[in-house]
Amino acid sequence: MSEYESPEWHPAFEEYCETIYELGEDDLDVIQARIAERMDVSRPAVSEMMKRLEVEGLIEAGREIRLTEKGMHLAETVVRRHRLAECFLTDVLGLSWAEAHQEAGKWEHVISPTVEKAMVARLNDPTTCPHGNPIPGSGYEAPDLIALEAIGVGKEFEVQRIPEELEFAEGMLDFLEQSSIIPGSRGTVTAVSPDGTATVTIDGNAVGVGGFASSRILVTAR
Amino acid sequence: MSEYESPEWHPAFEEYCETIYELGEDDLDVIQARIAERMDVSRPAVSEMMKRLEVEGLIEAGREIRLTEKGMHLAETVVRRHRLAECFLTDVLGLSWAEAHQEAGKWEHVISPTVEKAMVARLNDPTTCPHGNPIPGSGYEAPDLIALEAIGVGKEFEVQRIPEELEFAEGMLDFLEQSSIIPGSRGTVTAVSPDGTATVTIDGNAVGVGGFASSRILVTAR
DNA sequence: GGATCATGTTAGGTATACCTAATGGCCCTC
DNA sequence: GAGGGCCATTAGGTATACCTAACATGATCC
Repeated sequence: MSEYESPEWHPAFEEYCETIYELGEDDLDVIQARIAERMDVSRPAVSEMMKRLEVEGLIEAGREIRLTEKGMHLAETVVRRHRLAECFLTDVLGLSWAEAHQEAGKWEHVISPTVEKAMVARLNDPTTCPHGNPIPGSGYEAPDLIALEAIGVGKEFEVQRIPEELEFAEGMLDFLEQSSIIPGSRGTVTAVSPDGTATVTIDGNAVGVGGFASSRILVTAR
Repeated sequence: MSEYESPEWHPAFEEYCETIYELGEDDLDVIQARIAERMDVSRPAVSEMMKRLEVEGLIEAGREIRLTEKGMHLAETVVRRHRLAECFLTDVLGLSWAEAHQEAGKWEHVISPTVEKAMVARLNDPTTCPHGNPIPGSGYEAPDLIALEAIGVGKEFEVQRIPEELEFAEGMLDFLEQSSIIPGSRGTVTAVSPDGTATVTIDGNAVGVGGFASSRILVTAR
């Protein structure tokens, strides 16, 4: 999958394209202000960088920012390597979810095409990362998913996907992993409060999931 | 082995301390000119960086450059991670020697203490990299080694170590790997010319090894 | 319609890590 | 002891990727 490497884009370009891609995945406005927030840099820094990305032909920048084909290719490569690295770090090296996410943020920039191929082979061509997010290029077609918040009291569900947005909330991944709210786990919604907080029973334990998370965690009904 | 990470030294500081460490290993003068050559940067760049490394307390710079305790700790950490990565990339992911060396040059800067521990466990606490260079902190004590060049015609030998210096010669690693001149291989010296070129028979094939390499490849007599 | 808010841009500045060209110091040899 | 070789440093400059402060613009609200 993709011998992309020749132009050897700066890590910064890779980070920006990755962020643009993931904001789109999370159904947020892809505008400079959102990029600045998620990357934790100033808005002028983003403004300047958008100009450079446009000159390089990686984006088309109006108010909404769109990746060109070239930019999409770069973004998919980086995201794929990030998610492959997460699989690798958890499955082969036994890291926790949260650690894997953090380390993968560095690994994504140093994985060569050869190493990528070797990882794919070693992991048996995985289709999603440990949090359930699709690995670009793996040909994965996501089933119809709904938010945990919307599943309805008394219903059974199976966790499918923890979107990237939640991985930026401090401590969230650790909390979810420890509460067994991980792809493949099954549970029942026992209550939903007006603010969206869902109480779920999973693995025999009752856990409250705040509105921010419960509106974003994606599940299938059973 | 070492929780070192807190100050999170810049990659550049890591590279310089690594180079200083390896020049010492290779028994070369540790002076700015040698650093500039090995890192392929200008001498003014090195001069400037030496000042900064000294301010940070990583080196003591006279004409000969010496790593402080702090600098040595950083250098050993980076070199250890580099050589562990080489083991990991060849053993677990099946890369060639030359590829592993190149990739490890990037990996050494992104390996966290947790990942380092996991790799050590996975690889069963290796003591040398695939080229036979000791992994700092592994407690490895090298046996008495002599240069291939000095072993004498007609003598049998076992390859022990391909020093770091040879890894910087374009194509050298590929040549040595393809000629089976790798740690553990045994052969016989069939000729040594005045310029140091050694002809060795190894794995049934006769190969000429130029003086630059034969004076640096380290072996044990059998 | 004026205030406020969110957003983007300008202007000016910083740190890192390089570069070339020129200069200065030291040692060795002829 | 003059000239070469190495070696290190100084001076001046560049690209990258940030920053803060201030300003401009458009939408929304009362």
